[in-house]
Amino acid sequence: MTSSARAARRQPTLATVAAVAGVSPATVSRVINSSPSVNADNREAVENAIERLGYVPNRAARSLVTQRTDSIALVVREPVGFGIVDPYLSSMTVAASQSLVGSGMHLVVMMAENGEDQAELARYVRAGHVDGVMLLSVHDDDPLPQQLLRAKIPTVLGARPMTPLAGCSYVDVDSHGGAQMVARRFVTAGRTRLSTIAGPRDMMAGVDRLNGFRTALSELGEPPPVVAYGSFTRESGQEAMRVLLQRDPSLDAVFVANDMMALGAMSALKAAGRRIPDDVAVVGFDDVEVGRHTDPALTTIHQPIAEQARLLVEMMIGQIRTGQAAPNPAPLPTLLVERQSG
Amino acid sequence: MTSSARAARRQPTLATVAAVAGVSPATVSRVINSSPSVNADNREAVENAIERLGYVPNRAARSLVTQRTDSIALVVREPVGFGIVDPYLSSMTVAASQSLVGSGMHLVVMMAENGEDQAELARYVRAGHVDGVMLLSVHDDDPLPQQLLRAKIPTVLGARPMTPLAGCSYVDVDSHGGAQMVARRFVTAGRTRLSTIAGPRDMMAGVDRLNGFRTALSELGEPPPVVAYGSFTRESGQEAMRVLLQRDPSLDAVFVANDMMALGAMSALKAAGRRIPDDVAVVGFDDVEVGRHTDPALTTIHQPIAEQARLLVEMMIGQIRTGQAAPNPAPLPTLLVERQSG
DNA sequence: TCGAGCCGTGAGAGCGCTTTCACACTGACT
DNA sequence: AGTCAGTGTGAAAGCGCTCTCACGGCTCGA
Repeated sequence: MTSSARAARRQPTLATVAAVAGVSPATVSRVINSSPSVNADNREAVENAIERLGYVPNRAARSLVTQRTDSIALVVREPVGFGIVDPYLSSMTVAASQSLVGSGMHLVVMMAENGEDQAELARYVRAGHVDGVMLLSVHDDDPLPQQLLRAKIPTVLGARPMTPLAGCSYVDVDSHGGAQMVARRFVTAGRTRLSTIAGPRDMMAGVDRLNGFRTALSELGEPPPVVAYGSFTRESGQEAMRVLLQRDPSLDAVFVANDMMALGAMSALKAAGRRIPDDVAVVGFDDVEVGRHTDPALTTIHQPIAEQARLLVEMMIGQIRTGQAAPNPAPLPTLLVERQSG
Repeated sequence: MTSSARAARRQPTLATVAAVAGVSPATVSRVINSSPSVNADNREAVENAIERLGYVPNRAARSLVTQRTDSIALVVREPVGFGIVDPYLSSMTVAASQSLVGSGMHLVVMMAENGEDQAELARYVRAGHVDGVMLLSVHDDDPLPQQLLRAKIPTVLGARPMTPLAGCSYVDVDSHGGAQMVARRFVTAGRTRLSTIAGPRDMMAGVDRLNGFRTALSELGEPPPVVAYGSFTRESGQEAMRVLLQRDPSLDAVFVANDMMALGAMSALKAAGRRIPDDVAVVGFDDVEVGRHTDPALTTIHQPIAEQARLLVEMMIGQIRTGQAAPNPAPLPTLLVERQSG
């Protein structure tokens, strides 16, 4: 910015307000921070002056002394370009942003793909730009949570971490319950050759859903499912489905660990000439909008995203205010959404 | 935050580095800002000290004096909950965030629904939290661009504004060309009863696509289409399609101003017993991911989102640096993506 | 009547950084 | 030798805010 542009843009300061209102800067500050100990007359004078001047407190100056920024980071730890485009993650982003409305806090959205991005991110956070970090989509080998914790930066996770982290809260979803509903549905429908496309082995959302499915099947006295792994992208689901079909051409049901992979699986099934759900039943996980428009519409496990985001934000703010990690809430319940695919 | 937690988290300051390196704070500052006039020995000493201490400059302090924050806001001016969930907007968000990588700038994502949110936003921006604002999805009655301009805050728009705004750059897309391709396709395919679901009358993306379609048809010597309006949501598309069918039960083609509305239109058509594309051809606009998975797959006009975002960011940064509004680039070309719906 | 206590207020220090200014100190030219 | 740029450096002044501290004025109980 040129200096002239900067000068032209300069805002009235607290001192200006003080002068106009005929009080000291300290009093203006008290009014701004709604301290109770201000005479009513002065308070009104200050409020009028603020109104007249269109005064807005400079956040940098305030942050400098309070050590707070009133903004929190939402970090999506996924390949850039996958990140927010994944409907589940983008929904979480919106929901988090909504939950923040009215709290006076703001949301800085960051995508960290590789080590470089993460280093950049760590620098950003440590530079005091945010009061806390909400981490979505954490992998097991991810050094970021550890780093943040070591730096004593309030951190909450969008899912249960695979390796327990002391002092790091998280919001968990009842994957086991969801997987169990799917298993029961398949068995009840008379499906016998079950298979599953699992998520990455280094993410709890992947592991939990697979384990839940396996456990549920064994509890029902069913043989274990054929398993292939994907990375939560549509393409990986498509590829995994091809692998499954090759391994067991007679499979008649597949539980897919998220909806995007389910889309890929469906197109692979169609390409292989299988009818859905007649030949093969498909059930996803997440319940993203797209699933309603596919052919056939996707049966899936619903996650309470809004609630998840609300809790995440609540825990984050609590942790910032108290300096203590909030206790982890009970896993949020999941729901089977019955549509046409399985 | 408790004071103990704050103290525990306190980072080394520039003064600490200076002491360790045995130079003055001014020199450390020069090294950080890579000023050329620092002796090589001192520079190395400072760099070592920074490394050893894990020093990170405090941004608030820096902002306070430089009047810059190195972060920019991306404002989505839509009902919260529609916002980023609309795949086009979420893609733009990702793309913008990607374009920003390596520039040293950061992205603050904000959703402004109502006047209150906007006031909040204006306050945020004026409080000096961001160096500039990128506005997506601007309506004509929107006071925000004017306000930002008046406050001399660098602003760029994600689309051409309906009312020209001096000093406000924007990235435009060749809607007319896109609409023309659709018109030609319908006519070539022998469709005769054309209709269109337009976007809001107060958004350029709505008006442009409608005008483009109308103009193209009249240039081809065709009668004008039946028109219904929607608000770019799936539901509004569904409703608009019902209206169109009522107004002209014999229509055999519909151009829908965005893909989400096209999804709604398709479900309304199916509900009315129409086959797509046999009875009615459907063509959308945007080319969002979902369109590939619908039944039938959606024929649509592709927008170069990544390029749009790249330009937007480039113009934004240019404007911040120079203090001058960048010249508007030529409208970006659109592309017809032929799939099954029309 | 007087000191104790309270309340509202202002002075002023300081948050961590950038940047101007003045001061050596060099080497090159009169 | 004596001036003159040029170069690297440090002292110090803020940026706009918060917050501690001290102080004047008040009420109230003794």
